[in-house]
Amino acid sequence: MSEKLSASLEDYLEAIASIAGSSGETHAADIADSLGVSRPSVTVALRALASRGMINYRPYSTVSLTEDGRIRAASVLRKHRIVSRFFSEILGADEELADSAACRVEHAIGEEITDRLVEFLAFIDNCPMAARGGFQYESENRKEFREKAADYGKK
Amino acid sequence: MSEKLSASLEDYLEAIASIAGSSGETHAADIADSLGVSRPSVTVALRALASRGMINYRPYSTVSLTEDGRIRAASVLRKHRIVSRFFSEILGADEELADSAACRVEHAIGEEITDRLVEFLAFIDNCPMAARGGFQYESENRKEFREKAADYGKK
DNA sequence: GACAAAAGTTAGAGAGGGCTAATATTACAG
DNA sequence: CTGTAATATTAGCCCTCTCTAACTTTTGTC
Repeated sequence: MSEKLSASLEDYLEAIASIAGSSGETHAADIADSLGVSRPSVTVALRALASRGMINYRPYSTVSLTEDGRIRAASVLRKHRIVSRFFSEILGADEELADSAACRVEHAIGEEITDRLVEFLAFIDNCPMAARGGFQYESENRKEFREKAADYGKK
Repeated sequence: MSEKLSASLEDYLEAIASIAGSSGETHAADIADSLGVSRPSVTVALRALASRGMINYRPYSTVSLTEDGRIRAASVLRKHRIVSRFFSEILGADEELADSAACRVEHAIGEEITDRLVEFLAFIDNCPMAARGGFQYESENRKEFREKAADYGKK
């Protein structure tokens, strides 16, 4: 269905979408800065993305997403947001940790798992016991659950 | 703290641990079969794992995990189990899908996220509304949550 | 104990992703 | 309208991971 893209290329696509924002145009240098990568690496990635129909690209020119590129970037960004949110809001992880883990997990899960996670997040917001404060903040509970957790084979 | 291993090398370690089981010894051919990879690829990987102190390895001989290797393999296997379980039991994904996604996610999350997920799983087992049947099977609820889910920006 | 079959390794190549240094292009200031 | 600074690309190298084909070592059977 949708083109196969490596995690690396998805990261580039994601960066392009984030930078482009409303203007729609991106400079290679911004992509390099945003990803902490050298400019030559960006050039190579742009060629790869262009060959897969994800971006409009011509040498020495600005970059913009194609319709396919927009769709794919939106998919990756959505996965990122959902997963990061799950890690921080539900599991109670530090935002920075949640975000960095989401950066990797976003390439590892498909649409179905993401859809289900979205539904679960909506559900949990309505679950009086499980919502924030339920799991995260009631230390009495947490101690109890930490004991139960042994079943799952900690380290 | 623990050696940096690529996702690929973690997969090899995981396979070795799974195959070795109690006997502790593994043959390269079994690793190749288990991972669906060629034998030469296994040789290369074994050298890399040996150089990182994860396995005991000498050419033309069987392979076993070192203490470090056992620890690391257990960590990866634990992440796999937890994540797969979350995907299938909580999110309600098909076991096969859950497992294949877990194969990738296991390399993308650290110990802290995993610990928190373990606790959450234990917690959810005790949450009358959220436990199985709560989220997965009550279609009335699901419809409602699916509507709420729009907030999270579906596709 | 020799000799095939099985198991493992080496050799060589290619894809993918990254880097620095050098080169080319574009853009803007004078 | 020309030249320099900023930007982008090419060239060449490295590393990881994979493969097939060819070679070596081990194993086990007669």
